[in-house]
Amino acid sequence: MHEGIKNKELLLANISSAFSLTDKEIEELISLFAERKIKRRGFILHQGDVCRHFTFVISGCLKMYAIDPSGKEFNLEFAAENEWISDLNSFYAEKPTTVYIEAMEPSVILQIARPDLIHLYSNYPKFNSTFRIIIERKYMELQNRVLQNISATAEERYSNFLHQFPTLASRLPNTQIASYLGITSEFLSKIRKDLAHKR
Amino acid sequence: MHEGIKNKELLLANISSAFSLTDKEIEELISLFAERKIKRRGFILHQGDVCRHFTFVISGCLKMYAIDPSGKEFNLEFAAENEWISDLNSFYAEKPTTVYIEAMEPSVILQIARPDLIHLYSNYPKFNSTFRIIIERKYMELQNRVLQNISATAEERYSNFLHQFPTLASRLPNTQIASYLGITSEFLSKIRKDLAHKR
DNA sequence: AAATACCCTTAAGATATCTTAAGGGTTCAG
DNA sequence: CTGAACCCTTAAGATATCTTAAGGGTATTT
Repeated sequence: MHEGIKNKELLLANISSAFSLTDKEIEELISLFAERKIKRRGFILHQGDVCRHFTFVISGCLKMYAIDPSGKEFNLEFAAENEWISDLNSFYAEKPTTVYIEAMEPSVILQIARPDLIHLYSNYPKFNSTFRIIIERKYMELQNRVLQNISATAEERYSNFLHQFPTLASRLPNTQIASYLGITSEFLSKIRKDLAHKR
Repeated sequence: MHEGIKNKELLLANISSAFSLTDKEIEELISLFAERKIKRRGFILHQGDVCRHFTFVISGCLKMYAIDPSGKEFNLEFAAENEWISDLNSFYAEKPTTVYIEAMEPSVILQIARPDLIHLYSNYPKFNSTFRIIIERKYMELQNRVLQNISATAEERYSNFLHQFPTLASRLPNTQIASYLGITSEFLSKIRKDLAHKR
């Protein structure tokens, strides 16, 4: 399909930003990713399931979140176009996940299943580095977020979010951003008013 | 040296918990790690330096922290015996770090330099998975910590810390634990009193 | 096009957490 | 051995953040 090929080029561009790949590697990589369209509010991972895929977002936006005993949702991660998302713990250990991954917009994704990724790792060693680097980037992002959480006020965290994810900031409902920042949406509303007055 | 060999066995045990290694891999791995003793308050990484080593802790305990403009320290990570520590961002990008890594106790560590690790990656592909898994574990730990930070009260976070790191909890000054949890040491003191009364 | 669910804002009162200050205990360095 | 530095605790007042409640706007579904 014409569109399907274009989508896989996005994947290639993402992966080969750090590594150049041979034709054979490209062919194999592309053949192992399957495209899926997800409706708004559709789930690609549900608490209790085993996370069986590593997911790359072509378009749209997904969120990964946990639900506490009282039913509140806490957003752990957003993934929009050109980003990766997966519950690594469940994926590698093949054990039931404690989180949800849900589409916030109609989305198109590319997924690779665990056995196929392992096949890539063993037959094309370069992909070990590729995926190691993807995870390292996400690790640094998380570490930075932890630092924010323990050192910055809610207003500072929100300002940083606006700078770091300007596109997300204008696409997502503030309720979702509040959940990501660890504050209530009412308090975010107050922060936004305060910031507006500072101009 | 007798003790040096024993220390490298700890490293081997840590790495081969997920993978079995050949004699050749073991020999090469061991030859590339160098042992260092660090005094209490000694630094192995200072803001502005490039992080040139991946570090495994044999004994003692290190902390990684950032300092904000007002001079306050925020603990990002502790690493005691049998744990890994490094500023991945500085290490892989070879750019100056924004953090410090300092020994809180007299410590013995094993370090591998970046070129040697890259040599391992290219000549013994298995080590790609090995180190990918080390990072994945740390990633999940961070993700769990973010969830705590955005969803739990300070008292809950402290209780969790006690359960998750019982050894650290009794070894570290509470000021250091407070900084890790993102609260003041005075407030931690109050939390400890409240918890004691709940018994 | 109506009905429903979702979203944003405001504000008042409640709670969690910080700041400052002070005192006493313990460890470390000279 | 001794002063200095660090650590822990307590408490009072200040500030940040949450909870609840309510109203009006916007998007989604029927």
